[in-house]
Amino acid sequence: MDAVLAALVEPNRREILRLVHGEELPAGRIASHFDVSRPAISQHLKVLRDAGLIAERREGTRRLYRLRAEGFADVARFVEEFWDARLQQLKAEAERQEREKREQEGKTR
Amino acid sequence: MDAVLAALVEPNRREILRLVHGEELPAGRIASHFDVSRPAISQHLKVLRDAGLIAERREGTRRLYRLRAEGFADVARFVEEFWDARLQQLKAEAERQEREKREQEGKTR
DNA sequence: ACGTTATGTAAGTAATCACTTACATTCTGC
DNA sequence: GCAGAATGTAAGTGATTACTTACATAACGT
Repeated sequence: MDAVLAALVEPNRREILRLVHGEELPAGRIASHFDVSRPAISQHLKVLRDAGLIAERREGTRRLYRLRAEGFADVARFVEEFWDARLQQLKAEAERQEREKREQEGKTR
Repeated sequence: MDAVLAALVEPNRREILRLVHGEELPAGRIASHFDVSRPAISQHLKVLRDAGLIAERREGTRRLYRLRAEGFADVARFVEEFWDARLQQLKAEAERQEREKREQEGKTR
């Protein structure tokens, strides 16, 4: 998971993921969306591929990239470890307040 | 979100998050779980706090830390942008195969 | 007030990162 | 085979990172 998170830190790499999400794109097209040099994007693509976040397919001289959503599995589980817990706490808190409210009504009635 | 992802890259920081998940702990107790020096952990705590992933509460000379699950909101949404899409694709694929299967049965029968 | 405990901050350092320009590789169409 | 297009790789560089040791700050108990 280290490689995935490390890959996700860089904003341009996150933008690349959005670009190849749903649409397969050649390296050149991807690079043209950014201000940095083409080699810089090529290096970013390597980082993303090594992390398992994108897949590469060669077609003639071009290389087509697409999202590999499975690559997000580990980090998704990690985030849910904390984020879902929050939802459960919110739910528990809501239920607690509901219970208090009912008890209060019971007293006054 | 940059600060959150940057904070999550470092493995010791992720471990700190697990430690203060559900349990409020003083800085010293947290540091004692690791091999690196106490100042190193203090610096990690600062990074996590600045990123909004943990909350600090002072009690006398001690500082108690606890998880701030809300801090995961942005990154959770970001990951779901890709991870949920995968689930939807899996679902669509399953439905497509199901449809094919039914059509095949219709022919042979 | 004073020593002790708990903790953060400063300064320095080796390693890593994102970027650049220059060069290498690989495929295609003539 | 060769020119050109699409792309990756190498080498170098300034900025950032995670760590260390040394020092500063703040609250407590006596």
